[in-house]
This record gives sequence, structure tokens and C-alpha cells, in this order.
Amino acid sequence: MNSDFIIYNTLTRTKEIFKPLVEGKVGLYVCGPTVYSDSHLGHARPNITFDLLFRYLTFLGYKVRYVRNITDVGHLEDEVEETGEDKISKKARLEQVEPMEVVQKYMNTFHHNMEQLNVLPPSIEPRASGHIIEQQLMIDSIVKNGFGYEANGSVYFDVEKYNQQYNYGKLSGRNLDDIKTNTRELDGQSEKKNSFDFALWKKASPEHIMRWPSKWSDGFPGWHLECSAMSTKYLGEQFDIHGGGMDLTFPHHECEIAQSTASLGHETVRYWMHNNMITIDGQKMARSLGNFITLQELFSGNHKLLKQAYSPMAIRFFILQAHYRSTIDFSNEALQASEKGLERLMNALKTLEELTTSEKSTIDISTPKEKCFAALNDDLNSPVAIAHLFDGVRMINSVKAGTEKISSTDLAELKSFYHSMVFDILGLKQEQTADSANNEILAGAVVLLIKLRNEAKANKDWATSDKIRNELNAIGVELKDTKEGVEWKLK
RNA sequence: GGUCUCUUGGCCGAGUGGCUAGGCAGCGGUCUGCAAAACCGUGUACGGCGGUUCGAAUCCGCCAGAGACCUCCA
Repeated sequence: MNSDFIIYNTLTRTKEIFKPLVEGKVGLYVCGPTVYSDSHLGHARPNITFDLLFRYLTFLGYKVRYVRNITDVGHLEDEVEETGEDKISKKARLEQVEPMEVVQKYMNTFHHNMEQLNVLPPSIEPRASGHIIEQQLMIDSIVKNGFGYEANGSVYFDVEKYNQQYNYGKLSGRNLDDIKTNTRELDGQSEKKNSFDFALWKKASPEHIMRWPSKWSDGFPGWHLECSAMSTKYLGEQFDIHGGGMDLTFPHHECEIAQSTASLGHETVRYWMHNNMITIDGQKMARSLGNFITLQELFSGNHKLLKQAYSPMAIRFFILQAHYRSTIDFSNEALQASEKGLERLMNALKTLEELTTSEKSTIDISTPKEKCFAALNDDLNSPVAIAHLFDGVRMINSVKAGTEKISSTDLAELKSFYHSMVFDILGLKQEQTADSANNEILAGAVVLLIKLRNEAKANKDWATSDKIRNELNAIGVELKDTKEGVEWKLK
């Protein structure tokens, strides 16, 4: 690549040329899910966005260490109850359910869903529960440096003191005075010096079952701490990119900066990247609004808002068709449009394998290619890259239709470009509809029926030929009469 | 209430001070026994009102509407 890769840095609010800390290597940390319930449509966004980043950086030749955590401690207790089928008494429930059971169950679901979406696994997937010691050590250094204080077995971060020396609010564009006047006063915060101080270590209440011993109390780490501790552990005291959803900017990422700075004396992250939200009818998806759709429901179509099932690839394509920093509004219409567009793109990839070549090309294949990469280099602009991919689709179809010609060298280049862009970078794949054994039997039967239909056609017995076509269509096999003969495929 | 963002053709969505993506849907045509697919042609959209400018949908102001964060959140 001869042009620079540019990314938007939330910290500076500008697009910056990406320069890794170490030549040829990239350290990438992304906030992963809290595994207390099924993964939902919202989880698809950051994971696909940063999967694209991971894939593209890799394609550019970087050796990427991608760390994405699993949050499996902290506020888990409350959430377990909220999944509430019915109101089993708290105590009974806590006695019956091992928290790690909940964690394991939803972590498995998450992994399965990510695989369906063709999201590559990260290089390291650390769990907060496995890094309690690292977190405790970090608390030690924060306290030692004077930015943390103990109160009644819990440890809090002293935001006001930190802000005297550093800038609390630099990422989210807030200043402490505003926060002071606008933070809601909540009950039970009396042990904190200020309401905006946040917990580094929380003493566990008697019924809280996830707890670890410490010199302060039996308790659990504060919810911002894991990312600071684990990113530093695996990527070093300074690393390239930290990603996550926009809703994490404040307070989560702001607190991460404060913790790391308070502990190490300097910031760790060079580029902050934030993906925007998915909305439904213009509103963020939330349990309380009743517009919450899990990935499982999306793939099966089993939800009142869904008119049909949507394949994982249709969801992936839908998300890639919007820029990651824009909100994207969910609707059946939009998803159906993506589904059809994806089909068109994937058909063109099959067509690419069947094209006949000519002496000279009448098309310029370098244009879509260059524009595609230019788009990705410009802050990962996947929608524009896809637009240029469709320009190429028109070329491919024109060659097939015979209105344009392509040389063998151009065809080879075009194939290689489409394979890299569509499969390796965008991470799309042809969907499998049946296993290969079934396919063989099915193919034999379909070929036989096509043969019978051809005989009927030869006799101008349109009733029979249409019947065969319609019946096959009804069970999911689509026939097309082309100049080269009859083509068929599973719908 | 505070901070911030957004408002693009039927739908989704890029982009940008003049050369005005793309997908889906629609319409007309070619092809076909018909259909499908494919191909060709077709839409001067940028919330409203002012201002700056030779020129703004793109910059500025005001108004209206929507949303995000401020509490767990992707």
C-alpha cells in the first residue's frame, strides 16, 4: 500500500494518519461483552467493526495482537436476577446457580454467534475473573500515587485530586465542574468523598457471591479496572488502538484513562476508536423499550419485530453498509435490501469464475480497486468501498452478458482483488444451505428433473415444464434459463 | 437541566463549497415460450428561515424535529 491509513481518533476529534508504535506491529484492545445474557444485535456492531479493522490491518501486513476481554465479574449479581423467569427468591436462586455457570453459558453463546457472523477470534481473550491479582496490583499503585482512598473496605478513585494534576474528561469532552453540577446524587454513596468518584474495589455485601479476598475486604474489582489492567498486561504500558462502543466513552473509557495515568504516570492509548449504535425506529435498543433483539432471534426470525429470519451474512453486510461512526437504523426493509444486495455481490463472485476472456479488456478494472482501498484507508469507510465493489459487479455482469470484454490478466487481477476484499477484508462468505452429502443427492434429483423439463420444453409442453419449475421453486430450488442452459441454485 | 450529535430522493445509507456514491424498491426497454436473472435507460434528494459567497445540500446564525451521553449498556 502506498497511501496512508487514516483513522478518526476520539481523543483528538480529528482524523489522523495511523502510525504504529512499533514498525509493522499493532496492539489493539477492544471492550468485549459482559456475559450475563444472550448476545444481541448491538453486540454485532463493535465486533464486526473491529473485526474489519483487525482484518484490514492484517491485510496491510501488520502483525496485530488483538485483545478483547470478557467481563465476568462485578455487577453480575443484579443482572442474573433480572433475567428472571419468575421471582424465585433471591436466596434460593443464589444457592442454586453458580455464577460461572451463567458466565460460561452466555460466553458460549457469544462465541457461537461471533463465529456465525464470521468474526475472527481475537489473539487473546482475557477474562476479568482471571486477572484479579493484576487489578489489585493496579489499585495498589493508584493508591500509592495518591489517587485512591480506602473507605469501609472499598477503594475509590479520587477524581478531584486526579483532575488537579491531569485532565479528567479529556476523552468525552467534559470538565469536572460540569460533572460536579450535573451528577445525580444517589443514595448509599456516603463513603465516597464525591459522588463522581468511582470504585476500584468494592466490598461485597453478604449476599454477593462473586468475591475475592484482598487486603481491603472480601470483594470484587470496580468495573472500569479490568480493561486498564488487562490491556497493560498484554499490550504494554503504551499501545496503539483502543476500541469500543460510543456509549462506553463516558464514564468507562474516561475512567480507564484516569486509572492508567494515575497508576503509570502517563496515558496508554494512542488512538481511541468508537463505533456508533444500532437503533430501532430511531431509538437505541434497550430491554426497557421492548425492542431488544438477540442474535439468535435475528438468525431464526423468531421475534415480533422480525418479518423473516436474516442470515448472519446479511446482518454483517447490513452493518458494513454503514460507516462505523454513524448510527444505523434497523428495519425489516433495510435488512431485506442488504440481503438482496449481498446476493448480487456474491453472485458476481460466482460469475467471476465462469467468465471467458478476450485479447484485450474494454473495461478498466483498476478504478474500483483503487477506490475501494482509498475508501478503507479513509477511516475504514466500508460503505464507500462496497459501493465501488458494486461498480465492479456491473463490469463483471457486462462481461458475462457480452457487452464488455476482459483480458486474462485483468480477470486474474480482478479475481484476486475480489477475493481479498470480499472474503479476507470484509469477511463475507458464501452461505452454506445444506451439507455436502445432502447436496449430492439433491443435485442428482434436480439434474434429473431439469432433464425431464427440457424434454417437455422440446415438446412445447409448457404446462409440464412450468410445473417442474414452480414445484422446485416451492421447495427452495430456483431455476434460471440462460443462453448456456439451465442454471439452478438453492434459494 | 448539562454536554454532544444528527436531520439526504419511496426505504437504507455515502459524500461534499461548483464535477451531485452505492444498495433495495419503482418505471420503460433488450433477452425469454413465459418467468427469473442479467444488461441498457430512467429519479437534479439534501428539515425550515435568514446570512456569507460568483456559487451551499456542504460554511455561519436562528428555529423546528430526532437521538446519544450524564446510571449498567455495544
